[in-house]
Amino acid sequence: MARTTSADVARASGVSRTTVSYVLNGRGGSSISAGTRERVVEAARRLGYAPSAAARALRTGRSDLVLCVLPDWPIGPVVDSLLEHLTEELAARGMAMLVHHGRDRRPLADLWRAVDVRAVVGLAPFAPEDEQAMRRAGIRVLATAAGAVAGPGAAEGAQMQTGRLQVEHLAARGHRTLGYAATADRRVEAFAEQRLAGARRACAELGLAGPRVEPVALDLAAAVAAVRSWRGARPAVTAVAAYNDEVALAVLAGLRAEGLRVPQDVAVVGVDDIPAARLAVPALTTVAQSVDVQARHLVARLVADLEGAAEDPAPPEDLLAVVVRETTRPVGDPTR
Amino acid sequence: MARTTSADVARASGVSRTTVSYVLNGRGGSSISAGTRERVVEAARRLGYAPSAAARALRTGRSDLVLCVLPDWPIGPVVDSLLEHLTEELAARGMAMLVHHGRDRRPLADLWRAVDVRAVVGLAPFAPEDEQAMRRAGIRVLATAAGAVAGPGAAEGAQMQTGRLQVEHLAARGHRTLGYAATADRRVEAFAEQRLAGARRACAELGLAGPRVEPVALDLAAAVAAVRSWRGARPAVTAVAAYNDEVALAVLAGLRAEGLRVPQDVAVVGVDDIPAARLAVPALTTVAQSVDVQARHLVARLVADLEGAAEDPAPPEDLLAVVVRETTRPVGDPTR
DNA sequence: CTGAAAGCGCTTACAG
DNA sequence: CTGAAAGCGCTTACAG
Repeated sequence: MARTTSADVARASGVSRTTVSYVLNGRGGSSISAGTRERVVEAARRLGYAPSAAARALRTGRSDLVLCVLPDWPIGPVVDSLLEHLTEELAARGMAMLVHHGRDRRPLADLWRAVDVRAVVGLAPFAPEDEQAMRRAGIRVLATAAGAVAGPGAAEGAQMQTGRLQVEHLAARGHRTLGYAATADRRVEAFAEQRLAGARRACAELGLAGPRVEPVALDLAAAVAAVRSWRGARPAVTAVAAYNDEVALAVLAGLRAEGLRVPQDVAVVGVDDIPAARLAVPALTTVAQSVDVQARHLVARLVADLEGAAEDPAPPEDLLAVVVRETTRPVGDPTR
Repeated sequence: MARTTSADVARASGVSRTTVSYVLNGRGGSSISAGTRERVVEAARRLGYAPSAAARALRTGRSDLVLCVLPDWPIGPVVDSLLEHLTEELAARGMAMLVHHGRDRRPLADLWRAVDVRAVVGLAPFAPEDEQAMRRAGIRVLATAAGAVAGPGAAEGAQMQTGRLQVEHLAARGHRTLGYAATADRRVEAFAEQRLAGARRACAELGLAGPRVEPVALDLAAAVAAVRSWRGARPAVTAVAAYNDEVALAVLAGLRAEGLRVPQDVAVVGVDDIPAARLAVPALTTVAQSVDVQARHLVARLVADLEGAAEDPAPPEDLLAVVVRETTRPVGDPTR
């Protein structure tokens, strides 16, 4: 059975295709009688008419489709929330959004054989040749650099501020010799570099030596090795900032295996505030990012860019917060 | 500047549009001279020619686009891996895949205004009216029921087997009175029901009473309440199966807060083997799912369906495994 | 208030 | 070996 077209609807309702198009697209103002209008709508419904997106795109010369290209990160709550908000904002502007999980296996160009899009949003920068090819095909290209949530005008992105907050928190507790537990996951390298850079910068500003950086994979052996290195240093490390909460949990396990007490011997602070952080023993201090605030800001920037706004929206104020728990709390003081 | 079309390429290389199409699509066999071929390819490259997907779809009457619609779950490693494999498999068949993160906010129908697709893959069943509308528009509709990894022909899906394995493991350790820590996250209800059903079925087969089910949100207070209920029962619960590892970590925190020892007083088993499970104190026994095996099987089923194969591929053998750690290990016995 | 006609860019049977 | 022409389904200026 052939596809139902607007001609079928026109025939079934006794009007021309012009009228069908006007009725179904809400054009033509009041020039079409209520009776005609109803007949057309009813016929379309009865026949299960779905307009051809290809024909419409070809005729109007524009597509209402926005494509979001995901980088090779593990998809977490922030990206998830971002996609949800982005879909919603674009829908409010009459656009539909789809997501490409291509993992850079194939050239992006292959996609253009299958679909026309109005704009492409990348969460990480595109390869220069891909970007150029898209622009030449008349596609708007928007890319958000990893971690630059505070916007290109701001001195520090959210990722850097994360590292800064960890160090400032530990320094405020009196720690002078810090360790940094880096991630072993290569996929998040861009974030990792920024977080560590923020920690380094904060150390410099506070007059501390840079943190002793050790990679910590998510297993006990790796954590124990890092702990030994930190404790063998002179002066010995008394506090560790970790790339994220999972790495911090590994550090806690390593400290316990080495017979060290937390926070008395070594304090620990993570990033993300995953559920396991709250439930760890001792409960993990961490830098929480407001997923929703972050996602909304990214979306606001992308939409402003898409609409050609002159200025970027102001960066959010309340993005990051240190959640103080037991791994950095002075013993016997439940309030600080 | 207007978009580059095949006519531009034809003009620039001194041939007709027919020839351009033949060269660029590899049709026309050997009837086109190597020189002509090269001139066309070179002109296309120089002009940055990208064929109009809309025009091609309209003319050929078929789209090479497959749409994957995600349900309202938190997107974890399994779905992530699934999408990656699906993209790859479809690409090998000349199709491109895009993903819709729409969260059911708007009717799916809105998407068809923006894009033509050949098939739609749903990870959860579609609403009947959506499904009917898509079929009437000539779109293949494939849906995978949540948890039915073992296929519709099998008696138990992977999710049910998960609950069964937990119970069988605890029973083998001598436990006769079991608790079940249910999730408080409504989004995963479909999984939760299946996992619990599997646990119940295993209890029945082993001649045990059904597990005492308590909901456990991811905070200490909720966990403590559940622990008190389990321990106040007569006979008291001596082992708890949790919906997943996060819930299990909450249970561990609740047990510790109540002064109970693990595993001596209460044993605990989770599902998923997240990094925090391995790093918990005591380390958490859990049912690990092979993300890769699961994703590949789902993809195999979808592809078989898409290609109209007569039979479903055989369910994977090695999908689930109990990873025994300290929370269920007899004290003083490091091997069992 | 409604219809006939053009044309978006492509592919492909057909003619040479 | 290559070109002229038709037609996919739609929207929209234009004519009535």
